[in-house]
Amino acid sequence: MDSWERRLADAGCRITEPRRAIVRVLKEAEGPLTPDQVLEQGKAFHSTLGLVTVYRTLNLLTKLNLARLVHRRNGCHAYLLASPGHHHAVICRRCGRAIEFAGGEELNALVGRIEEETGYHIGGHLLQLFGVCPDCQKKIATGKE
Amino acid sequence: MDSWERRLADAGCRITEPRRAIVRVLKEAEGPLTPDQVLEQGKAFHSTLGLVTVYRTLNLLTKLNLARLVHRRNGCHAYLLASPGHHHAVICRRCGRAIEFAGGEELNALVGRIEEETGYHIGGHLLQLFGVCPDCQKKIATGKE
DNA sequence: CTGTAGTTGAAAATTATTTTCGATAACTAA
DNA sequence: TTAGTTATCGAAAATAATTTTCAACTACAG
Repeated sequence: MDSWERRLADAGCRITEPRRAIVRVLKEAEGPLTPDQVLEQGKAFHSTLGLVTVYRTLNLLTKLNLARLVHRRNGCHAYLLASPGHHHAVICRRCGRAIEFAGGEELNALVGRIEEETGYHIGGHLLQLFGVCPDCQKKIATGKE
Repeated sequence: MDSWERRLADAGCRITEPRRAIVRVLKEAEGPLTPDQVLEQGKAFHSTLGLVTVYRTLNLLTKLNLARLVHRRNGCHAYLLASPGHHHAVICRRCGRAIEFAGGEELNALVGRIEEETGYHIGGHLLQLFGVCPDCQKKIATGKE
């Protein structure tokens, strides 16, 4: 049994065809996908898949830390399969490819400083980085594509 | 002339009553406000204010770096008057009050490490902290409110 | 003053997301 | 296996957020 299936089962949720299809789409994706994109690609694995189920499943996966929500410029959200232990994403502005990373000591230090500076007690954060992935850097340098 | 008026004028934009009202609302606010909230409070200063103008103005201010967009759980956005030089916000989960801060060395270090780890060339980031402000900490400790 | 853009606000359109509800299917316990 | 319970599904409708359209208006340059 796949690890995500165990997590779902442990949470008292069922392993259904639609959910399998959605997780499979996320697994094969290289970058964050919007619910619409998940629906389109998911139909290949479960032809009757509906948008509502996509929304519900993405929400569920996010709540269980199996997927991560990514904020976009235009206001619509995208989702990424979570890499265990890594909680933030770098996203390529050109091709959309994403990698997750851990906040690490630097982030702890930043949070500590801000707690001192502001007196706030900090309990959570939202961090996303945007840039250009190695592949796209090459393509830009060689003028290709 | 107020600094934001100069910025608008320099950008070739006009200083209008609706805009004055919206900036005034943001100035008097302690935390990020949604377009709806800006509209309600703004009507006190310009009774015919419309929601569309609020959206347009908040967008404009954000583009000119006079306001900052804050992402929320529920998907709807809120806006904060920008403190010059500070680009990120800590937001109180209890009362909504917000303070801006600078990323500083820690954030630079983090970005540097991720560039090395991933090979991405990082050009931008989204960072927000969530926590409890000093006031609310007291209220929680004394069991008040 | 006066002309001309930039700006406004109402209504309508669009887009994102959630709710409702009868039908279906996954797991549980016999 | 075989029910039976109950989570889950998907379509349609509802809601919420945001943008577009367009005729009227007004800030500001000349």
